[in-house]
Amino acid sequence: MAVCAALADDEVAELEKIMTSRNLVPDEMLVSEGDPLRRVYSLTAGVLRLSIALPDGRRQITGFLLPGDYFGLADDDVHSATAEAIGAVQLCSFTTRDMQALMERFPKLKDRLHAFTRMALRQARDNQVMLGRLTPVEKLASFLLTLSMRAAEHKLSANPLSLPMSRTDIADYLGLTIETVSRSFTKLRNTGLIQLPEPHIVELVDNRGLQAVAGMDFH
Amino acid sequence: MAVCAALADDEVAELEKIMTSRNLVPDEMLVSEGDPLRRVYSLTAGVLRLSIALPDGRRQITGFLLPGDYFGLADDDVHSATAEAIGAVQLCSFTTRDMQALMERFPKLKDRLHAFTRMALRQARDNQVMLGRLTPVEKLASFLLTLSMRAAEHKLSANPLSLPMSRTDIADYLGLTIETVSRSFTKLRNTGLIQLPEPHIVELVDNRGLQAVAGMDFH
DNA sequence: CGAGTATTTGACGTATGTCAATCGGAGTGG
DNA sequence: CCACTCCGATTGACATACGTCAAATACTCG
Repeated sequence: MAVCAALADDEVAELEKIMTSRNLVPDEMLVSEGDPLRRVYSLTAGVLRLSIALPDGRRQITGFLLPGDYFGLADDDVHSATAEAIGAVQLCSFTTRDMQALMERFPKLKDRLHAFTRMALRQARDNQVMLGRLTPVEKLASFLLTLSMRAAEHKLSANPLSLPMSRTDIADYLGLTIETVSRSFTKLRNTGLIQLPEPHIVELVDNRGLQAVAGMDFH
Repeated sequence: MAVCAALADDEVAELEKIMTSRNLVPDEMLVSEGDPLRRVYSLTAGVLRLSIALPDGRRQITGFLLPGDYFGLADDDVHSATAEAIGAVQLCSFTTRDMQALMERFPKLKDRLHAFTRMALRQARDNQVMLGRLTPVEKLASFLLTLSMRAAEHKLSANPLSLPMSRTDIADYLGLTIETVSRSFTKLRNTGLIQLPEPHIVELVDNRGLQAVAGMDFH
């Protein structure tokens, strides 16, 4: 488990003592916006989506969590986002109280969580650039590249890339409609940058070309 | 200084020993994307804009920092954003090395900085909702309300609200063009929600109405 | 294999971007 | 003190990319 990488074996043992496992079925809600923050979680399998909803039903997905990712970093006493399973999810959880106590005993753990939070902050800011300044095709290219990179980091297949989330989820993540997402997929396919053997499987044919489209190359 | 609120008097004295003051003239750049991270900063006067640029010149402003805000929270060894002064700015700085040492001596300080980072993360996520799912008028209403709230928190005038940044800055923050920003200002003025005695001074006439427009009311 | 749902594609309208002109205020010099 | 210039903000006219509504297609799962 990624959070534990900074701990010695006996410390990991301590962690496991206070840990609880839990499984989620597809689309099951883990926590809802406004819920009191009682537990923090670490993903062991599956993908989680974090979202914030507007009163009229519009929704923004702020991120997808992959196995090894940690959930509960941002908030103090109330969850500011909803977390739902995409497909089957396996995770372990700790009460905030236990986690607090453990962090006092193992300062390395606290430092590591802080580092995670800062990485999440950098990701959120990159997302702001994506949402505010990229065109739909650029957004999609950027999304595919980022997801592929993260998949690799998490030891999942990076190139025939699997997209467990629906087009609606992708649209709500990129700030678009599903139609525009779909058309952007077709554009990337027609320009030979990707292949779509199935709607939820993407092959990144021309990685460099995708980076150019994503507005991330430096020429 | 906000960072020091958790420290006792003698601890503040320690902080002041390693602190350096600095002034910036309008539009002066404090750090640029990619610069090595050597110092961290705390704003004492003025406003700072944080931005990320795309290779082709497009720019996204990820946030405005007010007096009391802290800069350098997100990054490890390289700055991921550019920081520039809007108007005259006064700030104090510490080397990352000194700050590190101080955090080891005063764990409360470390906790406080961590809390700041988490707040910044929540803000960044709220911004994602704004950028991805709000219409231009909604974006502007939301921006004015948020800025007004933060101004109040930072003991600045919340209601005749001063907007030190240019329309271009606002546009790059909201993910719009300056023309659309300007038109959105006139719409809010014409519907009686705000008054604009000067382009850089806004009066929030109908706070509740603004919240409704910002998509932040819960009816 | 069939029903239901997700995705893609098409036709069309409109909100926002683009390009261009006007207005207004700040600073400068006569 | 007033005119001139310059730059930022506003307004206008127009184009187009994206959203909306609707139909067709392709998957998924019983």
